[in-house]
Amino acid sequence: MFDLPSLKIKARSGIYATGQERVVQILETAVEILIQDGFPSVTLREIARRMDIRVSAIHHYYSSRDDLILDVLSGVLSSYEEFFEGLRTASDLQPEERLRAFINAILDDILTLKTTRLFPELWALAGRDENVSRMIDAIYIRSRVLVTRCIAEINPALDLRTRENLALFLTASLEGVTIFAGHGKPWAGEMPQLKAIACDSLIAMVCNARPIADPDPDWRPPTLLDAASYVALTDPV
Amino acid sequence: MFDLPSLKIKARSGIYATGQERVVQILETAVEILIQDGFPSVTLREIARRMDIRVSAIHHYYSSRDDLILDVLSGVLSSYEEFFEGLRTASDLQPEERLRAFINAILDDILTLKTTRLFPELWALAGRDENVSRMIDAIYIRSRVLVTRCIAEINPALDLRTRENLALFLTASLEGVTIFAGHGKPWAGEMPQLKAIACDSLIAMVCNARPIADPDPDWRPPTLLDAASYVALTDPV
DNA sequence: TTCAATATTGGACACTTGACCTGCTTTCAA
DNA sequence: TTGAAAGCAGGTCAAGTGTCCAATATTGAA
Repeated sequence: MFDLPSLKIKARSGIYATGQERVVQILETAVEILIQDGFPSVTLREIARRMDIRVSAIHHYYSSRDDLILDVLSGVLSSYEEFFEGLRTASDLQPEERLRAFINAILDDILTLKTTRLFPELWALAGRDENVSRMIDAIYIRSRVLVTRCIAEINPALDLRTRENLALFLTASLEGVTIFAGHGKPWAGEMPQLKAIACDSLIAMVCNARPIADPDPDWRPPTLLDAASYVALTDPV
Repeated sequence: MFDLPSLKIKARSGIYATGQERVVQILETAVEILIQDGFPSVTLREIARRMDIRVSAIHHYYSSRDDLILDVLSGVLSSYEEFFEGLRTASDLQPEERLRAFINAILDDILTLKTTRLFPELWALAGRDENVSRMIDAIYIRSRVLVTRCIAEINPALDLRTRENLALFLTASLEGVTIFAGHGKPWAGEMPQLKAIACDSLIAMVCNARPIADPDPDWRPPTLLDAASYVALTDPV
């Protein structure tokens, strides 16, 4: 009924085993509420209610709600980081087929309840919170690493800026499908057809793209992150 | 600094002029808060604070907060309905150029603060509220009327289902750009390039699409609306 | 001008939320 | 086994919320 979120939990220092488990339980419960009922419902009391513990127990691990929420977001986004990392490494395919696999994987992921509910919440939150904006920026940069490389291999004539813009539009196109064909949305049943359309049109877009006439050698992809963080995300391992 | 939202206000019965104005002020203030600070900040007290009136004054017009919110959403979405209607009627262009104009208009609109803030909030809300889902479904159906007609004219060989799926993916692609290149987002500066990419790739998609082998004659576009409401939205006037 | 309909105030109510604090209980290394 | 650290219960607090109501002020047609 409800696919349990696989969170990546940040390590804590010198703690009893029971405490370690509690933190995991707290975060997982928070994500569960977030997915089922949205951000406003993620209150300390609702978490405590579902876990059948007292609010002060949560407060023992997180001195403020904001700290907790930050940990929740970080845990959620880390799990997607792993998802993208898995996509990137597990492909010995040709560039075009690799891109096709990426598109299909993203659109499959969009069909899950978790992604359908979570990302619109994050997009909305990003409009009001600079930290969330940066976290989302980071995760999407990670997701585009594979795409930009495929584009460079498929169409080597392209300049950096065109490559990056194509990757961005490709990613944006897929994310937009969440709104209409995500889990439980009216068009979810058409996802097989949409996948085919997305693959065909987006790969054709990459193949037929032409470099801009006078590329600016100083152009760099725009980001909310500082240069060092950006490089760390895009650097080949 | 802040583009004032043009709301379409529902008519009320037998009321003083001051009351008519108040309702407009209340709704406009609510939208202002919604855009600036997000949904959770739209409280009766925050509206009253900004208008320098008492909470009970608002309560005189809306017996519950839910009623008010519903009117806010309805007003906001009506304004977009007018936007789409204007796009549809004011174009004596060839189908391909009409589609190009649509894509550019949507991406221009995405650059506004209003749309960048509002729609992610609506998408998030749709995940938790069936009524909002239906309202959004309705407004996007309106927005696709023009697109589906252009597609039918550009590529007459296509069956209904392929046409509708193409229109959906095209719209989804554009909406997805909001997340990355909306007002104040990192890629907003690349919008001219993204517009060119979107136009080229999406129009090529429509031109090169091929009908499915064995179309189901009973297939109808999926929607949350009942049949009558759907027809009313798509029927040519 | 009159006066009933309408608009608005000011306050009260019950409820929720995050934060915090004191004291009891459990854990687990020394 | 012991005791300090960690976990947790129970309750309090101020600040916030939507709702409601009685009293007052304003409007505008008759």
